[in-house]
Amino acid sequence: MVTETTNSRNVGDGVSKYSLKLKEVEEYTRRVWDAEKPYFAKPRPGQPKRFVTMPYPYMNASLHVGHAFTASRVDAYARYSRQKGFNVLFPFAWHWTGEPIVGISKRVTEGDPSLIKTLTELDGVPPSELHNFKDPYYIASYFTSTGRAALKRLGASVDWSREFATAHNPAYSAFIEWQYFSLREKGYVVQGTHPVVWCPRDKSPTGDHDRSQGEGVSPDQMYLVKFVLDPSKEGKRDADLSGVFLVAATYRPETIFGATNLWVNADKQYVLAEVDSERWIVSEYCANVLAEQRRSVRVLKKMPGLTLVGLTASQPFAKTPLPVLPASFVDPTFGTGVVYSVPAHAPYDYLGLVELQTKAEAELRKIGLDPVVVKGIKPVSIIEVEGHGDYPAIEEVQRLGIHGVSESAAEKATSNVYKLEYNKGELKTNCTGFEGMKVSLAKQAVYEKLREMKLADIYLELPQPVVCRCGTRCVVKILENQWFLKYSDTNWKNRVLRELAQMDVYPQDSRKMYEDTVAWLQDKACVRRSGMGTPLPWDREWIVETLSDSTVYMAYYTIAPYVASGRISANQMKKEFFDHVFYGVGDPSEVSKKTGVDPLLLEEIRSEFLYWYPVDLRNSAKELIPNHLTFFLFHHCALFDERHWPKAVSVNGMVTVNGGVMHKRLGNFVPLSKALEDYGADVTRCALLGGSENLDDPDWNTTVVRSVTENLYAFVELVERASKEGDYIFAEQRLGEWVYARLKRRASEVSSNLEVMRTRSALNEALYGPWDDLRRYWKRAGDTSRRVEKTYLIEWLKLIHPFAPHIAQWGYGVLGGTGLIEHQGFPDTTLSEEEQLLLVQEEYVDVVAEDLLNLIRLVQNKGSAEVAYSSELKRRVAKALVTNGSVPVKVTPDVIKLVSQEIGDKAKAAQLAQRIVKSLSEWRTQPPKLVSQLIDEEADTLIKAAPYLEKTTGLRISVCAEEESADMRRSANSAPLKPTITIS
RNA sequence: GCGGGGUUGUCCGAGCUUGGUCAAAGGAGACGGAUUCAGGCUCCGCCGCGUAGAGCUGCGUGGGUUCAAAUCCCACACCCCGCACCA
Repeated sequence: MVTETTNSRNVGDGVSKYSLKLKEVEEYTRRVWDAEKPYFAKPRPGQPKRFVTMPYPYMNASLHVGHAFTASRVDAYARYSRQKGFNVLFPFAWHWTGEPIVGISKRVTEGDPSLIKTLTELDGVPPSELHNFKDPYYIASYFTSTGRAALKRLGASVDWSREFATAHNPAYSAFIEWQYFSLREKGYVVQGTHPVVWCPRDKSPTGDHDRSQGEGVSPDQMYLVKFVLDPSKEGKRDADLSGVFLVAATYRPETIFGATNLWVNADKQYVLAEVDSERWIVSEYCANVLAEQRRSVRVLKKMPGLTLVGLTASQPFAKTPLPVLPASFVDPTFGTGVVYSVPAHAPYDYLGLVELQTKAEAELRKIGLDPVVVKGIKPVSIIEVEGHGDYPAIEEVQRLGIHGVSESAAEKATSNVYKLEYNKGELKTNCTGFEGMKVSLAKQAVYEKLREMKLADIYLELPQPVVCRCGTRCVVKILENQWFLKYSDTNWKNRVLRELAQMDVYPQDSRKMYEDTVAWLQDKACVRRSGMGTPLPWDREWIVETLSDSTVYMAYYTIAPYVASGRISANQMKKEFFDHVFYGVGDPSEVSKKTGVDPLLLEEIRSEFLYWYPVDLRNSAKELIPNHLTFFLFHHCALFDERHWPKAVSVNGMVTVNGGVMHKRLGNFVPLSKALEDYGADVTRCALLGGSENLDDPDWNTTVVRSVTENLYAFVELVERASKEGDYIFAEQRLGEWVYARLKRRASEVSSNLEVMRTRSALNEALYGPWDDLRRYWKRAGDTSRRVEKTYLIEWLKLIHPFAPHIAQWGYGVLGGTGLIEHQGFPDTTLSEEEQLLLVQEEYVDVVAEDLLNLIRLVQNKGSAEVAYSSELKRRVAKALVTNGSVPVKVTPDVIKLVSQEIGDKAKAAQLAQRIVKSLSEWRTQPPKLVSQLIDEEADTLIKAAPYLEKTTGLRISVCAEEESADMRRSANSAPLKPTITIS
């Protein structure tokens, strides 16, 4: 309730004043609904049905205006469909599966201040409730109950008897178990091994949203190249290095031919380790990562980087000795911490080499290097690039003016050279076995050759550092034995494409997005280790992940009321039960024996499913196309008969607030409950629906909300006056008929727009359109009372009902209607011939009025105007032209022939034809018959409209035929439906 | 990198798939006027140019096809959005 204080504080604020009235209206209607309970949907055999859904929202927060937008669209469609005579089911449920709810409970337990602030300030959680939020179940229940309340208040016509949550719900779990057993049986759930970004501390994959750094980074494939160390130099290092590999990581194995030396970071820690029964030297960090990538790793000995400097390893092909040198740019946490140096083609290597070579000899000796060897190293050119010299790396370093490895431009130079050589380079003759090969191809070829020699391998690395929210640096892990949905399956994909082809997809533009998603989709992990949800029935360590337990649950809506009422229980919901309900498998009495469900009840549930399924429309935000909505299609065609595949999907943009993406962190989060409290349900609905209807994002802002408030209020006022001031009829009969005809046409527009989920167009037509018609009526009929017939208002209320149901129901009641307005059907949309003519005639009057106004602006002396319609002869010609089949748009020889036949004067025919056709062509979209009638009644229409034209223009209007005109020279120019105007 | 979408009058936004009904819907807003004690609402007018009209110029830029293009074709520029084990 709005209190007295709120009221007085806001005096002067127009919105608030109107909002009060609108809230009274809202409460009126809520009382009606509470009494009538109109939205419980029961199967009614014989009556056509529509089953409409939106994805259940995730319950880690309050519902916001974005949810309200989607819900309003579905609700508008649902309400409209009921008016059209469909038996509509609009169910709702709550998504509890997954990690975030648990995450919140953890953070509350830890006392995270920013989270607590968000909960209390943005989600509106009373501080007294907070201590309960240590329990994830409580959190989910809390937001579910506030969400339900908000949605009810929004006026969503939901059948709440089917409500459920996806966790802590044995019956739903039974359904998910059935789903996954079935998918597995069909071969769509498989076990697999895939690389993931992994947090070693959390021991779980780290998705984008779980990262404090490195969003969007995914594993990249690198190549390991193993260099055999020369054991003769082991001496002072107290380790047996025979057969030991120094393992370098690279993106460019083909450059091995240009290697002049190896780099290690002398200041970092390396290890000698047994890796898959070989002995490798890599950085200590890398050894840990290797263990995550399906290798057995046993560290034998730590080896400081410095101890590696001065060793020699041999080039794998030529076996030439390559010295191991120190380089500060080598990162031990990237790759193996060992790289091989190709100064001719890698800017870092060149810069590092120059840096080392310019050091004092004594310094080199101090770290165990022979100055002669170091200074003797020369870049080896192995790649030919047209238009470039032998050393692209050196060229690029000089071009960018780089002097040292620590300069950031070195990064840029590296990528430039890489792109250049990859796209345009060829290997030179010194690359034995690969001469003349394109770099782009050589990369793989060289790797394979090395692999054959057992000197190369694959390594997965993150191109940029990724840090988990918990603060831990992430690595690439190859996760084994995880369960996947086999979305890569070609047959499955083809089935989905077929499904898609026979579905309606709104808006049209989005169809391609689904097709692309289907094509692009790979196997998807469908289980997680933690979070709320249903354990994978055959491997209970895993929980069915949230995007994977939400794909066919719409079918569960047909069972849910039986669970809710206690007529069936979770332990009865065995495979046989679902197979029977969804597929009709098994004899009821036998299924009954196995499940304990009464055979009659079993048949009732089966027929309930058959009645409601398939889903007729699923609407959501566009961001769900690449995931949920496409999964929804995949699972349906995996699990259900073709006749149960969805009929239509539609998407909308995401609501922005004051132009920005709604985000709690940005503080522009608008909870639905707050919007409802501030502005009321119908305003919230209409403001959102009026915002957008295609893939664009509607914006929620005060300007829009205010204007919608004013508009709705004006409408309410109109209704209220009509209810108080007694009966009124449109006195001007002809125009009264016109107003009704216009309404029919608008209803037809509303209808065709809603059918394809163009909710904004529909709303605009329903809400604003009739105002224009009425204004015109009042003006045209000279009616200053600005009143409306009740019957008309009731038709208008029916039109508005899908969008502003509270006002519609209230208005209906106030005007003396009984029961629910939605039972009164949708306004008639069929126009009689008379009505069509009426509409066209008024359009004609408008054109004349426009011409008059146009002229007035150009003329000074204005007192009166003469409107001269064309002669009998011209009209005859024009009618001959239109009755000829269609309204002419172009002067053709046929037209001229016809005209000259009519007037019997060939010379004049062409000119006349031109003028007449031009005039007629303006009416080309109208049926010829109608145009012909319009011509017949042109004079009459003008005469009747004269008073209106006078009022509009402020001129005295006289209407006459062209031959009676005071200015015959001008009136000779007249054409049918194009009178001449003379102002004097 | 891969893929998708977009660029319209002061702003938002329809229309472009099936070229002519498009100076271009609808909404918002500015301005002038009416009403009002006053503000808001409401109402009338008006918002590219054009002093007798049925025209001109215009829908990111440049070119093309056509009797005719916001709408079709080509090139260019700029902007936005997805890319997974997560809701």
